[in-house]
Amino acid sequence: MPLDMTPSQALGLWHAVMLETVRQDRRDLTMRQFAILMEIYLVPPPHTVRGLAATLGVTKPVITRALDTMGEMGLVTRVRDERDRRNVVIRRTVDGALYLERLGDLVIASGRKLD
Amino acid sequence: MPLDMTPSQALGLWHAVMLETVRQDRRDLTMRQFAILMEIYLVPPPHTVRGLAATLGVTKPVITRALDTMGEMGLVTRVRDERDRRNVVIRRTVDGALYLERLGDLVIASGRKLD
DNA sequence: GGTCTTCGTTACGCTACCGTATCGGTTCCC
DNA sequence: GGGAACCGATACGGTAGCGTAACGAAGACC
Repeated sequence: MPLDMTPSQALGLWHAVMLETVRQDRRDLTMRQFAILMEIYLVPPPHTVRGLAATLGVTKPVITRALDTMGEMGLVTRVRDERDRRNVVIRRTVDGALYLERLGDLVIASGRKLD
Repeated sequence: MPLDMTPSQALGLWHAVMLETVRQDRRDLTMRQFAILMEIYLVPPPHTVRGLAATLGVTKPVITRALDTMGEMGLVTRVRDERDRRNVVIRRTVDGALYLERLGDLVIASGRKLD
């Protein structure tokens, strides 16, 4: 079921969510970090550094660094893949799920307030 | 006319737009810079450094720096206010308008592709 | 006219992210 | 078993944003 919007609604929605995100979060994530986080939580696992790098079109160190940062925030975890010990499997956390849930609520609330 | 979404739609939309934005933009804006840009283009002028800082809940140097960066990108311009020469009025540019128009298109297209 | 306030900007030291190149560890494959 | 390929992490120099503090310019006020 597609979601239809007018240009005004689309930009208004984006505006409202961005504004509130900036106002709330003292330490905001980078756009890239945000994209990585959503990829991890909205696309079925498993997720690897290499795979995320390819999906986002960035280099591997970008992913490693982002996972370091978000790991310290408790938003993701890394576990060595025992089947192929070269790989690292990125796993979700409860805090990360809550974080995204709040973001979803913010988007919904912003959409409801339009006009 | 409110825009109603399910949690899945909200996060899916955010995910798709973030992903595409990261993939396209080589030099991505900060979340704060993005919020500033949208505030300038979606809220009626005039816009000042002080006003934007208050709206976003950040310090004035943050605004100054963001305007420096976005000015170099051609997304905004600054003009001294002749009525009160202490103020600086932030003005829109054609390039900035096009930039936001493309973003709006991206949001709409992403919404249409959901599910 | 002299102070006091209000602007936006700049200075400074710090932190975080960037891209490139390389590394150690692991698997593959002959 | 040994070299090649692969994976993620690290090193390094550079750049950009951050917060705090201060600055110069311009208006306000008595």
